[in-house]
Amino acid sequence: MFIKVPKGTQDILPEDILKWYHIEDMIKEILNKYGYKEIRTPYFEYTDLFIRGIGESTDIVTKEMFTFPDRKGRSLTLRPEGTAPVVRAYLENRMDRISKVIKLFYLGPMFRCEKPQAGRFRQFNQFGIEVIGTKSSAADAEVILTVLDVYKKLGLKNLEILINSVGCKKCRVDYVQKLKKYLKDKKDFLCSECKERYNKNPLRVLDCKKDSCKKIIEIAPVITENLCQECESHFSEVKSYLNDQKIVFHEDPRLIRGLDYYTKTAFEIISGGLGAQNAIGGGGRYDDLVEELGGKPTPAVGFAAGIERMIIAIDQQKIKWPVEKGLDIFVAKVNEKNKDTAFRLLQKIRNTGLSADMDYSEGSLKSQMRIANKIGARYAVIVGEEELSKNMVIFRNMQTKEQKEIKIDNIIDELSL
RNA sequence: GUGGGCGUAGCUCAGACUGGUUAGAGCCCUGGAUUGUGGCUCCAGAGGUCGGGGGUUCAAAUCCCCUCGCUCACCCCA
Repeated sequence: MFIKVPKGTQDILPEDILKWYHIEDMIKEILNKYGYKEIRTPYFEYTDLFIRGIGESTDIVTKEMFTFPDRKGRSLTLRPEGTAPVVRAYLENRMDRISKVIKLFYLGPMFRCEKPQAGRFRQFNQFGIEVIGTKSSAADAEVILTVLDVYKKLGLKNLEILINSVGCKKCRVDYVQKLKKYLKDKKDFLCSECKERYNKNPLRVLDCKKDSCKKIIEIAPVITENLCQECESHFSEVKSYLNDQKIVFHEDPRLIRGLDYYTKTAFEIISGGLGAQNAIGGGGRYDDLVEELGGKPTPAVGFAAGIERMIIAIDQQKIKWPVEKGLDIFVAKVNEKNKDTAFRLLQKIRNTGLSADMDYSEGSLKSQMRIANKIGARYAVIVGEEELSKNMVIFRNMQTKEQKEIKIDNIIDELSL
Protein backbone atom coordinates (compact mmCIF):
# COMPACT_ATOMS: atom_id res chain seq x y z
CA MET A 1 0.00 0.00 0.00
CA PHE A 2 1.21 3.51 -0.71
CA ILE A 3 1.21 6.32 1.79
CA LYS A 4 -2.20 7.61 2.69
CA VAL A 5 -3.47 10.90 4.09
CA PRO A 6 -2.62 11.43 7.74
CA LYS A 7 -5.29 10.39 10.21
CA GLY A 8 -8.12 12.86 10.43
CA THR A 9 -7.28 14.69 7.21
CA GLN A 10 -8.90 14.45 3.82
CA ASP A 11 -8.45 15.40 0.20
CA ILE A 12 -11.00 17.74 -1.26
CA LEU A 13 -11.41 16.36 -4.77
CA PRO A 14 -12.35 18.28 -7.91
CA GLU A 15 -15.83 16.77 -7.77
CA ASP A 16 -16.42 18.44 -4.40
CA ILE A 17 -14.56 21.69 -4.84
CA LEU A 18 -17.65 23.52 -6.07
CA LYS A 19 -19.22 23.05 -2.66
CA TRP A 20 -16.28 24.84 -1.11
CA TYR A 21 -16.29 27.64 -3.63
CA HIS A 22 -19.99 28.10 -3.02
CA ILE A 23 -19.74 28.19 0.74
CA GLU A 24 -16.75 30.50 0.68
CA ASP A 25 -18.51 32.82 -1.75
CA MET A 26 -21.63 33.00 0.39
CA ILE A 27 -19.61 33.61 3.55
CA LYS A 28 -17.69 36.44 1.95
CA GLU A 29 -20.81 37.95 0.48
CA ILE A 30 -22.64 38.07 3.80
CA LEU A 31 -19.66 39.15 5.87
CA ASN A 32 -18.95 41.91 3.41
CA LYS A 33 -22.54 43.06 3.84
CA TYR A 34 -21.99 43.36 7.58
CA GLY A 35 -18.75 45.27 7.18
CA TYR A 36 -16.18 42.63 8.06
CA LYS A 37 -12.72 42.64 6.47
CA GLU A 38 -10.78 39.46 5.91
CA ILE A 39 -7.54 38.82 7.76
CA ARG A 40 -5.18 35.94 7.04
CA THR A 41 -2.84 34.91 9.79
CA PRO A 42 -0.20 32.16 9.64
CA TYR A 43 -1.24 28.56 10.06
CA PHE A 44 1.21 28.23 12.94
CA GLU A 45 2.15 30.48 15.81
CA TYR A 46 4.39 30.37 18.82
CA THR A 47 2.90 27.89 21.25
CA ASP A 48 2.70 30.44 24.06
CA LEU A 49 0.07 32.39 22.18
CA PHE A 50 -2.39 29.55 22.51
CA ILE A 51 -1.42 28.60 26.04
CA ARG A 52 -1.97 32.17 27.20
CA GLY A 53 -4.92 32.82 24.94
CA ILE A 54 -7.00 29.68 25.21
CA GLY A 55 -6.08 28.73 28.75
CA GLU A 56 -3.57 26.38 30.25
CA SER A 57 -6.06 23.88 31.61
CA THR A 58 -8.33 23.63 28.58
CA ASP A 59 -8.62 20.39 26.62
CA ILE A 60 -7.31 22.10 23.52
CA VAL A 61 -4.07 23.13 25.17
CA THR A 62 -3.51 20.07 27.32
CA LYS A 63 -4.09 17.38 24.74
CA GLU A 64 -5.18 18.57 21.32
CA MET A 65 -2.43 20.75 19.89
CA PHE A 66 0.00 19.87 17.12
CA THR A 67 3.14 21.27 18.70
CA PHE A 68 6.67 20.98 17.33
CA PRO A 69 10.00 22.72 17.74
CA ASP A 70 11.58 24.72 14.95
CA ARG A 71 15.28 24.31 14.11
CA LYS A 72 16.31 26.56 16.95
CA GLY A 73 14.13 24.81 19.45
CA ARG A 74 11.35 27.39 19.64
CA SER A 75 7.98 25.78 20.20
CA LEU A 76 5.49 26.26 17.39
CA THR A 77 1.88 25.09 17.21
CA LEU A 78 -0.50 24.63 14.29
CA ARG A 79 -3.37 26.92 15.11
CA PRO A 80 -6.21 25.07 16.86
CA GLU A 81 -8.54 28.07 16.63
CA GLY A 82 -8.65 31.49 15.08
CA THR A 83 -9.34 34.04 17.78
CA ALA A 84 -5.98 34.10 19.55
CA PRO A 85 -4.06 34.59 16.26
CA VAL A 86 -6.41 37.37 15.18
CA VAL A 87 -5.98 39.16 18.48
CA ARG A 88 -2.21 38.71 18.18
CA ALA A 89 -2.30 40.26 14.71
CA TYR A 90 -4.54 43.04 15.99
CA LEU A 91 -1.99 43.93 18.64
CA GLU A 92 1.09 43.42 16.51
CA ASN A 93 -0.24 45.61 13.71
CA ARG A 94 -1.65 48.24 16.06
CA MET A 95 -5.04 47.86 14.48
CA ASP A 96 -6.57 49.93 17.26
CA ARG A 97 -5.19 52.90 15.34
CA ILE A 98 -7.25 52.09 12.25
CA SER A 99 -10.46 52.65 14.15
CA LYS A 100 -11.78 52.23 17.61
CA VAL A 101 -13.84 49.22 16.63
CA ILE A 102 -12.61 46.79 14.04
CA LYS A 103 -14.50 43.93 12.44
CA LEU A 104 -12.44 41.07 11.08
CA PHE A 105 -13.14 37.68 9.59
CA TYR A 106 -10.97 34.69 8.80
CA LEU A 107 -11.47 31.53 6.83
CA GLY A 108 -9.14 28.58 6.71
CA PRO A 109 -7.79 25.41 8.24
CA MET A 110 -7.45 24.73 11.96
CA PHE A 111 -5.68 21.77 13.53
CA ARG A 112 -6.53 19.71 16.57
CA CYS A 113 -4.99 16.36 17.37
CA GLU A 114 -8.15 14.56 18.46
CA LYS A 115 -9.41 11.12 17.58
CA PRO A 116 -11.44 11.64 14.41
CA GLN A 117 -15.10 10.78 14.19
CA ALA A 118 -18.23 11.94 12.39
CA GLY A 119 -17.82 15.67 11.75
CA ARG A 120 -14.52 15.85 13.57
CA PHE A 121 -11.22 16.11 11.79
CA ARG A 122 -7.65 16.87 12.72
CA GLN A 123 -7.44 19.46 10.00
CA PHE A 124 -10.73 21.22 9.53
CA ASN A 125 -11.84 24.56 8.20
CA GLN A 126 -13.48 27.33 10.10
CA PHE A 127 -14.67 30.75 9.30
CA GLY A 128 -14.93 33.17 12.14
CA ILE A 129 -15.63 36.80 12.88
CA GLU A 130 -14.26 39.08 15.56
CA VAL A 131 -15.53 42.50 16.63
CA ILE A 132 -12.75 44.08 18.63
CA GLY A 133 -13.09 47.29 20.59
CA THR A 134 -16.66 47.49 21.77
CA LYS A 135 -18.47 46.25 24.84
CA SER A 136 -21.85 47.05 23.34
CA SER A 137 -24.41 44.30 23.66
CA ALA A 138 -25.51 45.20 20.14
CA ALA A 139 -22.23 43.76 18.90
CA ASP A 140 -22.98 40.44 20.60
CA ALA A 141 -26.37 40.39 18.95
CA GLU A 142 -24.91 41.38 15.60
CA VAL A 143 -22.38 38.59 15.68
CA ILE A 144 -25.16 36.07 16.17
CA LEU A 145 -27.31 37.67 13.49
CA THR A 146 -24.41 37.73 11.07
CA VAL A 147 -23.74 34.05 11.37
CA LEU A 148 -27.39 33.16 11.17
CA ASP A 149 -27.50 35.16 7.97
CA VAL A 150 -24.69 33.02 6.54
CA TYR A 151 -26.52 29.82 7.47
CA LYS A 152 -29.71 31.20 5.99
CA LYS A 153 -27.95 32.15 2.77
CA LEU A 154 -26.77 28.55 2.47
CA GLY A 155 -30.29 27.26 3.02
CA LEU A 156 -29.73 25.68 6.42
CA LYS A 157 -32.87 25.17 8.47
CA ASN A 158 -33.85 23.81 11.87
CA LEU A 159 -30.93 25.28 13.71
CA GLU A 160 -31.07 25.60 17.44
CA ILE A 161 -29.48 28.57 19.11
CA LEU A 162 -28.24 28.17 22.66
CA ILE A 163 -27.24 31.20 24.63
CA ASN A 164 -25.87 31.88 28.08
CA SER A 165 -23.87 34.35 30.05
CA VAL A 166 -20.79 33.11 31.86
CA GLY A 167 -20.22 36.38 33.68
CA CYS A 168 -17.12 38.46 33.98
CA LYS A 169 -13.93 38.23 36.01
CA LYS A 170 -15.71 39.53 39.08
CA CYS A 171 -18.98 37.68 39.21
CA ARG A 172 -17.65 34.43 37.83
CA VAL A 173 -15.17 34.05 40.65
CA ASP A 174 -17.96 34.58 43.12
CA TYR A 175 -20.15 32.13 41.32
CA VAL A 176 -17.49 29.44 41.14
CA GLN A 177 -17.03 29.78 44.90
CA LYS A 178 -20.73 29.37 45.38
CA LEU A 179 -20.88 26.38 43.06
CA LYS A 180 -17.98 24.71 44.82
CA LYS A 181 -19.62 25.24 48.14
CA TYR A 182 -22.79 23.63 46.80
CA LEU A 183 -20.93 20.66 45.32
CA LYS A 184 -18.60 20.11 48.24
CA ASP A 185 -20.73 17.74 50.28
CA LYS A 186 -22.08 16.04 47.13
CA LYS A 187 -18.65 15.37 45.72
CA ASP A 188 -18.80 11.66 46.47
CA PHE A 189 -21.84 11.26 44.25
CA LEU A 190 -20.22 12.87 41.21
CA CYS A 191 -18.65 10.73 38.51
CA SER A 192 -14.89 10.30 38.57
CA GLU A 193 -14.34 12.86 35.84
CA CYS A 194 -16.46 15.43 37.59
CA LYS A 195 -14.47 14.95 40.76
CA GLU A 196 -11.48 16.11 38.79
CA ARG A 197 -13.45 18.91 37.21
CA TYR A 198 -14.41 20.03 40.68
CA ASN A 199 -10.80 20.97 41.27
CA LYS A 200 -9.74 21.95 37.77
CA ASN A 201 -12.75 23.79 36.38
CA PRO A 202 -15.95 23.39 38.39
CA LEU A 203 -18.01 25.05 35.66
CA ARG A 204 -17.49 22.00 33.48
CA VAL A 205 -19.42 19.86 35.94
CA LEU A 206 -22.52 21.69 34.75
CA ASP A 207 -21.90 20.24 31.31
CA CYS A 208 -21.76 16.58 32.40
CA LYS A 209 -24.24 14.29 30.68
CA LYS A 210 -24.22 11.49 33.22
CA ASP A 211 -27.57 11.05 34.94
CA SER A 212 -26.10 10.93 38.41
CA CYS A 213 -24.35 14.24 37.91
CA LYS A 214 -27.31 15.75 36.11
CA LYS A 215 -29.45 15.18 39.17
CA ILE A 216 -27.01 17.09 41.31
CA ILE A 217 -26.59 19.86 38.79
CA GLU A 218 -30.31 20.34 38.39
CA ILE A 219 -30.68 22.20 41.63
CA ALA A 220 -27.21 23.73 41.66
CA PRO A 221 -26.89 27.49 41.73
CA VAL A 222 -27.16 28.88 38.20
CA ILE A 223 -24.67 31.36 36.84
CA THR A 224 -27.31 33.55 35.26
CA GLU A 225 -28.83 34.14 38.68
CA ASN A 226 -25.49 35.13 40.10
CA LEU A 227 -24.34 37.71 37.60
CA CYS A 228 -23.21 41.15 38.65
CA GLN A 229 -25.34 44.13 37.70
CA GLU A 230 -23.33 44.90 34.59
CA CYS A 231 -23.32 41.35 33.23
CA GLU A 232 -26.96 40.95 34.06
CA SER A 233 -28.06 43.96 32.08
CA HIS A 234 -25.68 43.18 29.24
CA PHE A 235 -27.19 39.72 28.91
CA SER A 236 -30.75 40.95 28.93
CA GLU A 237 -29.89 43.56 26.30
CA VAL A 238 -28.45 40.90 24.02
CA LYS A 239 -31.59 38.85 24.43
CA SER A 240 -33.86 41.76 23.72
CA TYR A 241 -31.94 42.60 20.55
CA LEU A 242 -32.48 39.02 19.41
CA ASN A 243 -36.13 39.06 20.37
CA ASP A 244 -36.53 42.28 18.47
CA GLN A 245 -35.21 40.49 15.37
CA LYS A 246 -37.60 37.59 15.98
CA ILE A 247 -34.76 35.18 16.60
CA VAL A 248 -35.82 32.10 18.52
CA PHE A 249 -33.18 30.99 21.00
CA HIS A 250 -32.91 28.85 24.08
CA GLU A 251 -31.28 29.98 27.24
CA ASP A 252 -29.02 27.24 28.48
CA PRO A 253 -27.58 28.11 31.88
CA ARG A 254 -25.31 25.10 31.64
CA LEU A 255 -23.67 26.14 28.37
CA ILE A 256 -20.02 26.48 29.24
CA ARG A 257 -17.62 26.71 26.38
CA GLY A 258 -14.29 24.97 26.34
CA LEU A 259 -12.10 27.99 25.87
CA ASP A 260 -11.18 29.95 28.95
CA TYR A 261 -11.32 33.38 27.39
CA TYR A 262 -15.09 33.73 27.23
CA THR A 263 -16.83 36.33 29.35
CA LYS A 264 -20.45 37.40 29.48
CA THR A 265 -22.21 36.09 26.36
CA ALA A 266 -21.57 32.52 25.23
CA PHE A 267 -23.55 30.86 22.49
CA GLU A 268 -23.62 27.81 20.30
CA ILE A 269 -25.59 26.86 17.22
CA ILE A 270 -26.46 23.23 16.75
CA SER A 271 -27.92 21.28 13.88
CA GLY A 272 -29.61 17.91 14.23
CA GLY A 273 -28.46 14.96 12.16
CA LEU A 274 -24.78 15.56 12.63
CA GLY A 275 -24.29 12.75 15.10
CA ALA A 276 -22.45 13.51 18.29
CA GLN A 277 -20.78 16.54 16.75
CA ASN A 278 -23.87 18.67 16.38
CA ALA A 279 -22.40 22.12 16.95
CA ILE A 280 -21.90 23.89 13.66
CA GLY A 281 -20.79 27.09 15.30
CA GLY A 282 -20.17 28.80 18.56
CA GLY A 283 -18.72 31.87 20.09
CA GLY A 284 -19.04 34.56 22.64
CA ARG A 285 -17.56 37.60 24.22
CA TYR A 286 -13.96 37.76 25.37
CA ASP A 287 -13.41 41.03 27.17
CA ASP A 288 -10.14 40.08 28.84
CA LEU A 289 -8.25 38.34 26.05
CA VAL A 290 -6.68 41.39 24.41
CA GLU A 291 -5.31 42.52 27.73
CA GLU A 292 -4.10 39.04 28.62
CA LEU A 293 -2.13 38.98 25.39
CA GLY A 294 -0.42 42.22 26.31
CA GLY A 295 -2.71 44.91 24.95
CA LYS A 296 -4.76 47.59 26.57
CA PRO A 297 -8.05 46.45 28.09
CA THR A 298 -10.18 46.00 24.99
CA PRO A 299 -13.58 44.31 24.89
CA ALA A 300 -14.36 41.97 21.99
CA VAL A 301 -16.85 39.40 20.77
CA GLY A 302 -16.65 36.73 18.08
CA PHE A 303 -17.78 33.49 16.57
CA ALA A 304 -16.41 30.51 14.69
CA ALA A 305 -18.16 27.94 12.50
CA GLY A 306 -16.99 24.65 11.07
CA ILE A 307 -17.17 24.48 7.29
CA GLU A 308 -17.09 20.67 7.09
CA ARG A 309 -19.99 20.46 9.51
CA MET A 310 -21.89 23.01 7.47
CA ILE A 311 -21.35 20.85 4.39
CA ILE A 312 -22.55 17.76 6.25
CA ALA A 313 -25.63 19.63 7.46
CA ILE A 314 -26.38 20.95 3.97
CA ASP A 315 -26.11 17.45 2.51
CA GLN A 316 -28.15 16.03 5.35
CA GLN A 317 -30.90 18.56 4.71
CA LYS A 318 -30.74 17.64 1.02
CA ILE A 319 -30.07 21.20 -0.03
CA LYS A 320 -29.03 21.43 -3.68
CA TRP A 321 -25.54 22.57 -4.55
CA PRO A 322 -24.86 24.72 -7.59
CA VAL A 323 -24.02 22.61 -10.60
CA GLU A 324 -20.78 22.82 -12.48
CA LYS A 325 -20.77 24.96 -15.58
CA GLY A 326 -19.57 22.79 -18.45
CA LEU A 327 -16.88 23.66 -20.94
CA ASP A 328 -17.95 25.98 -23.77
CA ILE A 329 -16.11 24.32 -26.63
CA PHE A 330 -14.43 20.99 -27.14
CA VAL A 331 -12.12 20.79 -30.13
CA ALA A 332 -11.92 17.38 -31.77
CA LYS A 333 -9.69 16.31 -34.63
CA VAL A 334 -10.65 13.65 -37.11
CA ASN A 335 -7.07 12.76 -37.92
CA GLU A 336 -3.80 13.18 -36.09
CA LYS A 337 -2.62 15.16 -39.10
CA ASN A 338 -5.08 17.90 -38.11
CA LYS A 339 -3.62 18.18 -34.64
CA ASP A 340 -1.69 21.40 -35.21
CA THR A 341 -4.60 23.13 -36.87
CA ALA A 342 -6.85 22.03 -34.03
CA PHE A 343 -4.38 23.25 -31.45
CA ARG A 344 -4.11 26.64 -33.12
CA LEU A 345 -7.88 26.88 -33.24
CA LEU A 346 -8.18 25.87 -29.62
CA GLN A 347 -5.96 28.67 -28.45
CA LYS A 348 -7.78 31.12 -30.70
CA ILE A 349 -11.06 30.17 -29.06
CA ARG A 350 -9.59 30.52 -25.60
CA ASN A 351 -8.34 33.98 -26.47
CA THR A 352 -11.92 35.08 -27.00
CA GLY A 353 -12.57 34.31 -23.36
CA LEU A 354 -14.50 31.09 -23.88
CA SER A 355 -13.44 27.94 -22.10
CA ALA A 356 -12.14 25.27 -24.44
CA ASP A 357 -10.16 22.07 -24.37
CA MET A 358 -9.07 19.20 -26.57
CA ASP A 359 -7.74 15.69 -26.17
CA TYR A 360 -4.04 15.30 -26.89
CA SER A 361 -4.03 11.53 -26.92
CA GLU A 362 -4.35 9.79 -30.25
CA GLY A 363 -7.90 8.66 -29.71
CA SER A 364 -10.51 8.16 -32.38
CA LEU A 365 -13.07 10.83 -33.13
CA LYS A 366 -15.57 8.67 -31.29
CA SER A 367 -13.48 8.66 -28.15
CA GLN A 368 -13.00 12.40 -28.40
CA MET A 369 -16.73 12.90 -28.68
CA ARG A 370 -17.20 10.75 -25.62
CA ILE A 371 -14.87 13.01 -23.73
CA ALA A 372 -16.71 16.08 -24.98
CA ASN A 373 -19.93 14.57 -23.74
CA LYS A 374 -18.56 13.51 -20.41
CA ILE A 375 -17.13 16.89 -19.49
CA GLY A 376 -20.37 18.54 -20.55
CA ALA A 377 -19.09 20.65 -23.44
CA ARG A 378 -21.83 22.77 -24.95
CA TYR A 379 -20.36 22.76 -28.44
CA ALA A 380 -17.84 20.68 -30.34
CA VAL A 381 -15.62 22.04 -33.07
CA ILE A 382 -14.58 19.15 -35.30
CA VAL A 383 -11.53 19.57 -37.46
CA GLY A 384 -11.69 17.26 -40.49
CA GLU A 385 -9.78 16.97 -43.72
CA GLU A 386 -12.67 17.48 -46.13
CA GLU A 387 -13.81 20.65 -44.44
CA LEU A 388 -10.29 21.87 -43.93
CA SER A 389 -9.68 21.80 -47.67
CA LYS A 390 -12.47 24.41 -47.87
CA ASN A 391 -11.07 26.31 -44.87
CA MET A 392 -14.00 25.17 -42.79
CA VAL A 393 -14.69 23.19 -39.62
CA ILE A 394 -17.78 21.52 -38.20
CA PHE A 395 -19.56 23.34 -35.40
CA ARG A 396 -21.81 20.98 -33.45
CA ASN A 397 -24.32 21.75 -30.73
CA MET A 398 -23.95 18.92 -28.24
CA GLN A 399 -27.44 19.28 -26.81
CA THR A 400 -29.45 19.51 -30.02
CA LYS A 401 -27.04 17.46 -32.17
CA GLU A 402 -27.37 20.11 -34.85
CA GLN A 403 -24.19 20.84 -36.70
CA LYS A 404 -23.04 22.99 -39.56
CA GLU A 405 -19.89 23.86 -41.44
CA ILE A 406 -18.40 27.24 -40.67
CA LYS A 407 -15.49 29.18 -42.07
CA ILE A 408 -12.45 29.12 -39.81
CA ASP A 409 -11.94 32.83 -40.27
CA ASN A 410 -15.46 33.46 -39.03
CA ILE A 411 -15.18 31.21 -36.03
CA ILE A 412 -14.97 34.06 -33.54
CA ASP A 413 -18.19 35.58 -34.85
CA GLU A 414 -19.95 32.24 -34.80
CA LEU A 415 -18.90 31.59 -31.24
CA SER A 416 -20.03 34.93 -29.93
CA LEU A 417 -23.60 34.01 -30.79
C1' G B 1 -6.71 8.44 25.97
C1' U B 2 -10.95 4.31 26.67
C1' G B 3 -14.53 1.08 24.27
C1' G B 4 -17.66 -1.19 19.95
C1' G B 5 -17.97 -2.22 14.49
C1' C B 6 -15.32 -2.90 9.94
C1' G B 7 -10.85 -3.73 6.37
C1' U B 8 -11.74 -8.40 -0.63
C1' A B 9 -11.00 -4.21 -7.86
C1' G B 10 -11.13 3.22 -8.17
C1' C B 11 -16.48 2.80 -5.69
C1' U B 12 -20.66 -0.47 -3.42
C1' C B 13 -20.37 -5.27 -1.92
C1' A B 14 -20.64 -11.22 -2.37
C1' G B 15 -17.31 -15.33 -0.87
C1' A B 16 -15.46 -16.30 5.54
C1' C B 17 -19.62 -19.57 10.02
C1' U B 18 -18.79 -25.56 7.54
C1' G B 19 -10.26 -23.91 4.98
C1' G B 20 -9.69 -27.09 -1.02
C1' U B 21 -9.48 -26.11 -8.77
C1' U B 22 -7.29 -19.80 -12.47
C1' A B 23 -11.25 -14.83 -5.86
C1' G B 24 -16.66 -13.00 -8.21
C1' A B 25 -20.82 -9.25 -9.35
C1' G B 26 -22.65 -4.30 -10.28
C1' C B 27 -21.02 0.68 -11.14
C1' C B 28 -16.77 3.26 -13.08
C1' C B 29 -12.70 3.11 -16.73
C1' U B 30 -10.67 1.66 -21.87
C1' G B 31 -11.69 -0.22 -26.72
C1' G B 32 -15.18 -1.94 -30.38
C1' A B 33 -20.29 -2.61 -32.90
C1' U B 34 -18.04 -2.53 -41.22
C1' U B 35 -13.47 1.99 -39.44
C1' G B 36 -15.40 10.94 -39.84
C1' U B 37 -19.47 12.01 -34.53
C1' G B 38 -21.13 11.66 -27.79
C1' G B 39 -25.34 10.27 -24.15
C1' C B 40 -29.01 4.53 -24.66
C1' U B 41 -28.05 -0.66 -25.87
C1' C B 42 -24.80 -4.81 -26.90
C1' C B 43 -19.79 -7.09 -26.97
C1' A B 44 -14.85 -7.31 -25.27
C1' G B 45 -10.89 -5.81 -22.13
C1' A B 46 -8.16 -3.64 -18.15
C1' G B 47 -8.01 -3.50 -12.95
C1' G B 48 -7.01 -7.23 -6.67
C1' U B 49 0.41 -8.53 -2.56
C1' C B 50 -8.11 -10.45 -0.17
C1' G B 51 -4.91 -3.86 5.00
C1' G B 52 0.22 -5.72 6.80
C1' G B 53 3.20 -9.44 9.58
C1' G B 54 3.53 -14.07 11.95
C1' G B 55 1.36 -18.92 13.16
C1' U B 56 -1.72 -23.65 12.44
C1' U B 57 -2.27 -26.92 8.00
C1' C B 58 -0.72 -31.03 2.58
C1' A B 59 -3.62 -26.45 1.58
C1' A B 60 -5.67 -19.91 4.43
C1' A B 61 -9.54 -14.27 1.74
C1' U B 62 -11.58 -18.16 5.14
C1' C B 63 -8.98 -20.59 11.62
C1' C B 64 -5.47 -18.27 15.72
C1' C B 65 -2.14 -14.19 17.48
C1' C B 66 -0.01 -9.39 16.70
C1' U B 67 -0.06 -4.85 14.13
C1' C B 68 -1.82 -0.82 11.11
C1' G B 69 -5.85 1.75 9.13
C1' C B 70 -10.94 3.29 8.78
C1' U B 71 -15.41 4.12 11.40
C1' C B 72 -18.89 5.07 15.49
C1' A B 73 -19.41 6.37 20.57
C1' C B 74 -17.35 8.42 25.37
C1' C B 75 -14.59 13.07 26.23
C1' C B 76 -14.28 17.77 24.01
C1' C B 77 -15.46 20.81 20.30
C1' A B 78 -16.33 23.43 14.85
